[in-house]
Amino acid sequence: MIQEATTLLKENGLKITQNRLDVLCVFLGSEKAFTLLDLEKIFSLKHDRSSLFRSLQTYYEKGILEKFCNATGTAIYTLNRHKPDCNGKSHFKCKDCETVVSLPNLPTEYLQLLGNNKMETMNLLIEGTCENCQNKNPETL
Amino acid sequence: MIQEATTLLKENGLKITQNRLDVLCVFLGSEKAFTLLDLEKIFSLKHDRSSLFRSLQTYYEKGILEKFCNATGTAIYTLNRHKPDCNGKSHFKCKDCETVVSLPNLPTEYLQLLGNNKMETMNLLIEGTCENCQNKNPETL
DNA sequence: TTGCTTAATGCAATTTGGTTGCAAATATAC
DNA sequence: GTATATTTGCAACCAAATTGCATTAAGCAA
Ligand SMILES: [Mn+2]
Ligand SMILES: [Mn+2]
Ligand SMILES: [Zn+2]
Ligand SMILES: [Zn+2]
Repeated sequence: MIQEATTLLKENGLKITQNRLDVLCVFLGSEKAFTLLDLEKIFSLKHDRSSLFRSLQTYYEKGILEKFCNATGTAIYTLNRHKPDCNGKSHFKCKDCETVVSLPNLPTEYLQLLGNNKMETMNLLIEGTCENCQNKNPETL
Repeated sequence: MIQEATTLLKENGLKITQNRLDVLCVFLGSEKAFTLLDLEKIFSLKHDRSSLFRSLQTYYEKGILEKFCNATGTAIYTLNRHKPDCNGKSHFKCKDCETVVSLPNLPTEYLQLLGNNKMETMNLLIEGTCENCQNKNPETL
């Protein structure tokens, strides 16, 4: 996985640093979403918050990570798994296990409801409980 | 319009105060979205930020206003124009004039893509340029 | 391999948006 | 009008994001 991270960094013309490798491996090894605070906890001793922040920022700018806001307005990041033809960012995020799945484009019939309003960005976040977590917590909670 | 505001307050069992009337009238008189900061600017001398905040909060709890986050994670509010049967919050917001229009439910065929993942909340924000603003700024920008 | 140059990092400080405790002011019911 | 409960202003606080700057480290060239 560190190999994969190294390659990605090279492909994007980024210097290979411990911070960047560490951060990227978190994402490469998981389907989950992470906030800056999550990373701070993971790397509390090893890396400073500002450096983690700057790595997230860099990855976002390079399109390696996606960034969006949860219901409370906190930025959350996930590996960008969207197809290049994607017309925006659509995700389902499990409130329990934090797993994020990318969803396909909104149907064009729906977008036609915009009429002559021109779409530039679009962001859809559906939150709920994933199949796994529903089975884990049968009736409880 | 102050009449309309007064009625809304009464209907919701809220005391009629200058702050609440002022805030509500901002929304009743506009199709736009406003942040707390927007209101602070409008009422800089007349009302305190914390009171504006609490009014927004109250209106949101009563379902009079909608609250969602823009791309940068800042909370924005608009008059709630969604139908009661709405399965989530979908909006188009013009980046230029800030006008917000509510969009209908996502089509059920699309939601079926979630499979057994259970939706609890959903939030769609499409940003772009409204028809009006496109015509105002023909080729410029 | 060794320096040189530039970019990345750590640390501390700052900004921004959101939120709260509390005393004073105000709205409503009596 | 007065009593009571609510709302407000102010100041303080909090969380997340962001920045300036001196130090350190990565990559390249000698
Ligand atoms: Mn998290
Ligand atoms: Mn605004
Ligand atoms: Zn889950
Ligand atoms: Zn517009």
